[in-house]
Amino acid sequence: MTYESALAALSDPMRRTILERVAATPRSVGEIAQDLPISRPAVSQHLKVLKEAELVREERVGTRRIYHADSAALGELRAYVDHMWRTALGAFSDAVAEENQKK
Amino acid sequence: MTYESALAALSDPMRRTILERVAATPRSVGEIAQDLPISRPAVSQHLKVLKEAELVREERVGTRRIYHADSAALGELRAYVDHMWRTALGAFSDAVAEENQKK
DNA sequence: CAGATTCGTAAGTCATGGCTTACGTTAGCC
DNA sequence: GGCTAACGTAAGCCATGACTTACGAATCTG
Repeated sequence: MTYESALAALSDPMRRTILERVAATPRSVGEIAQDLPISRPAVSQHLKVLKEAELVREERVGTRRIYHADSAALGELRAYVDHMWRTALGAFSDAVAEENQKK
Repeated sequence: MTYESALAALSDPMRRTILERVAATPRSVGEIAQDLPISRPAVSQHLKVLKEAELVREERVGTRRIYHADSAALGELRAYVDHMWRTALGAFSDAVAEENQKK
């Protein structure tokens, strides 16, 4: 169940913008921190969470580390949300049917 | 951007199980609390968050309140995750293409 | 109307989490 | 071998959030 850690990781707005930018184009930690109002260590900590949730993977090149978006965890999260969405829809149509039954 | 509050709401495991059960079959607050290891007021507080995120809606009947899953916010969340998933996939295929370009 | 149900809210406690600065580590460069 | 650049990690601070118990409000019931 990796969608759980993905969900927890994506609940933080700063982490979402980091993932969104990294998903658009892979960047180094310094490049990410440059555009954000937080310190570079803070970015490192966020990247650690994203990495543990398998939303991101790192590629070491020299002393720098380029972070890429990882689609695997996003795929699982997508499946979970999609499933929840469908059951919610189903429960709704069931309720409507039950409502019509009464009339 | 209601997917943000939905994401924050779903980051809590207890809130996820509440939503999952309510999505399966609508229940009252007491019925929900009965199956969970937390107090009834705690369930009320979770339902408040879920309600503000529009993941759930309440139907008052007598002194009881039946909670249903609301598919609207889940739909938006679904769209967001789907979008992120696709861009992550695209960035990956771009990286592969770029890699092949070098060879 | 009085009591009982069902629930939301207030207040307080305790753990978690996001941020900072300080420091240690690793890899390129002269 | 030093110096610098680019990181990760440790420690500490402070706000947030997930609980609890206590209480009040609304509705049904006899």
